[in-house]
Amino acid sequence: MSNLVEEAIDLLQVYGGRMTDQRRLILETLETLDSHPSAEELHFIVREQDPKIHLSTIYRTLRWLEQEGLVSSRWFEEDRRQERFDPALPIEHHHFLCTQCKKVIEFDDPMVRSIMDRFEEAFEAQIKETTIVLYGICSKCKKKSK
Amino acid sequence: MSNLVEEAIDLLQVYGGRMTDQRRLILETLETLDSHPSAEELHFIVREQDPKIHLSTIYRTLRWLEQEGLVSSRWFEEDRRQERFDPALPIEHHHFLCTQCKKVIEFDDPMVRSIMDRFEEAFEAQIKETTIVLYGICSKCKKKSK
DNA sequence: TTATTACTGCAAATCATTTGCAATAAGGGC
DNA sequence: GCCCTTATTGCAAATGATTTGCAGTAATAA
Repeated sequence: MSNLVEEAIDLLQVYGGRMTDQRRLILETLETLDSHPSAEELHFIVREQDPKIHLSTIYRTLRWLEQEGLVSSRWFEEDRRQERFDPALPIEHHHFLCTQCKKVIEFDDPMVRSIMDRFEEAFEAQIKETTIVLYGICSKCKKKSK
Repeated sequence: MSNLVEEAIDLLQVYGGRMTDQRRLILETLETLDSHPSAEELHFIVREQDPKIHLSTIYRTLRWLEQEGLVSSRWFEEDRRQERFDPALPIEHHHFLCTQCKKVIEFDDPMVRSIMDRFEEAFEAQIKETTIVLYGICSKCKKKSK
């Protein structure tokens, strides 16, 4: 069974709620994807297994998972209107989006901390959170375009 | 006359179009604000001078200015749904948003370039663009809360 | 096995932004 | 200064992503 499903079940044990076929399907699917799907894309994929599943169920499940901390979401400039979801990583990280194949790479760099520190000092501010998104072409797409 | 109005008139000269009272008012207002207003906030402010001006005119003017490169826009996580506009700066820069007073500070740091370079090397990717937003408390709000 | 009520599917609502259209008004030519 | 053309406006209706109310379905505790 998928890791996410297990984690969700643990949370249900603690906070109440039910594990339904729809929730299980969404969790399992989410785990196999390495892109950051939008609700609609996820709906499209999940429908192959359960043609009856409704888009609003996707949204409600994602919001539940988000609240439980199992899923996090982001907006990329590329398609500013669609929210994109993925299993939440436990550590702070930032994103690279390949504008050609839409692949997302999660990364971290200690220099991010330095930028925050330098800003705090220069402006006497206090940083609570940082969002970084790099847009470009991934190695695969670079090779292809040659 | 405001700088933005003049720049806009220059562009009208080159690419055609008309300088209307509404456009002038929006441009002048935009210039006096140091926050990054949403279309609705801008509408609210501008209405004091011209109670008849319609929200769709605000949007259309902002889109025109955006296309001309006089205005740029951004989405902050704070209010993910509202697009925020401000006079475009000629140089690349990033944003700090005070989550208390909503003040926006534009900044740049050479370390951003380093992060991009390091990512490019580590993943053999090519970065085209970078978005950074720092969220926190500005110096004024820090002092107030003491 | 049943009873309770959380969850689902569906349709309608919401909210920011966009668009079609008829009316208005810039600004070039007289 | 006045007229004419047509860009721009105001308004109302459309759009598109996400949310919500509600009645029916199904998970789980007893």
